[in-house]
Amino acid sequence: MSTVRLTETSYIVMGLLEACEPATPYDLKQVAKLSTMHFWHVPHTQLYTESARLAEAGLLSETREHEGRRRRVYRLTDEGRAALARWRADPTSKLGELRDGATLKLFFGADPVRLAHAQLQMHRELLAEYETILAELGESPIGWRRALTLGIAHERQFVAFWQALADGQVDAELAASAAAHPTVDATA
Amino acid sequence: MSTVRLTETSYIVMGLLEACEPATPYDLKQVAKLSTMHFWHVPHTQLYTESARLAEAGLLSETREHEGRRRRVYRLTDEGRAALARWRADPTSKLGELRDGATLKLFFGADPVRLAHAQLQMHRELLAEYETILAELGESPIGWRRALTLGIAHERQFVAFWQALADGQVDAELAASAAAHPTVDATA
DNA sequence: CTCCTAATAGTTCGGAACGAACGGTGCGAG
DNA sequence: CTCGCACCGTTCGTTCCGAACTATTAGGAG
Repeated sequence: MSTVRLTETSYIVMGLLEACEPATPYDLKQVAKLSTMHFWHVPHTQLYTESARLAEAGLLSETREHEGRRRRVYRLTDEGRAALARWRADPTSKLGELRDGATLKLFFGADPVRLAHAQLQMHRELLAEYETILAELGESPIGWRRALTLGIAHERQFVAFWQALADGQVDAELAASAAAHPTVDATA
Repeated sequence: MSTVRLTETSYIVMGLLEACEPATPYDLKQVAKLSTMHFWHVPHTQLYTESARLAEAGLLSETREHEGRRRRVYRLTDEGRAALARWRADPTSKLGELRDGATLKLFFGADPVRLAHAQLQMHRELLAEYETILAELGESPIGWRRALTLGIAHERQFVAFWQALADGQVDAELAASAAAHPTVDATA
């Protein structure tokens, strides 16, 4: 019983745990590295503290070794499983934010061409990496592959955008649409 | 002189301040509402604490009213202006993360069709809103419009993805590519 | 078997982010 | 004047984050 606030971090812990129960936070970290961390990084220290927090709230059960590393091994409780199922069944969720540093610089007037070239390289690399992972993902849970497909689509979008920006197409379109819909008179 | 850590929040404060100097944190909040908050929300309390922090570090100057609301009015110092310019001139930056709750649910096996329908509606609304804003943005700084263009491209991508997922196209493609590149034998 | 080293596993800590809630201030309507 | 509401600013408790640190285990050389 508990009135802890469940955050996205909580569901990541529970979701990963569901996939590889029983597990130590360290195990979760290994799994996360292969999967979620690509679009939602959780620092490993949080996996430890969050697991402990959830156990305290009764959503996980914790057993601890008495010797050696004194590892804490976690399992989902029925309550935890129910909370996870409830979250997953609710199709609404707050929209995410991009929070991309380069976009911020662009917003604040950075040189678009220089920025675009640097970003193009990084996004192309990431895109290639995602595509490799997807190819290797074979028989992994379908959810993983669907999510990765979305990640790939986004990376493609990034590449297309920065490319268009580098080529001056973005500015051209902005100029054209500003001319087409003048909010202040453009010719005076 | 200062060894404060400058975070993205710091640059948001300085960047906004550059655009409407001098300003109180409340003024910044108003401007943010029209601009950055669409892709990088900063809670208003942070604008107050971050402004104070930056002033302490010598990047902003602070003058305070002695009566009434005792508002703190900020300006960029030369040092602050230089820090902002330096940040803006550096074309590299860590890649952002999506951190979208719906993607997380998808990852963890939520029903894709139900999820897609809910998400489609939200993203379509947001897309329409962005397009309205862009049309109204007329003579605003070019950086704002470029960044918004990227935001629109991403929203279009979201709409396209959730639509394809709802239609079963995503799963069909995944099945096709899994058959084309079997990592474990698929027919045995 | 013992010592050294590298990889593995877990924790601590301080600063930054977050958002709910609260407390003053100013102003216009009654 | 005084009530109410929008405006403006702050406090607080929790969560997030990552650098740095400690401790355990495995493997190899002597």
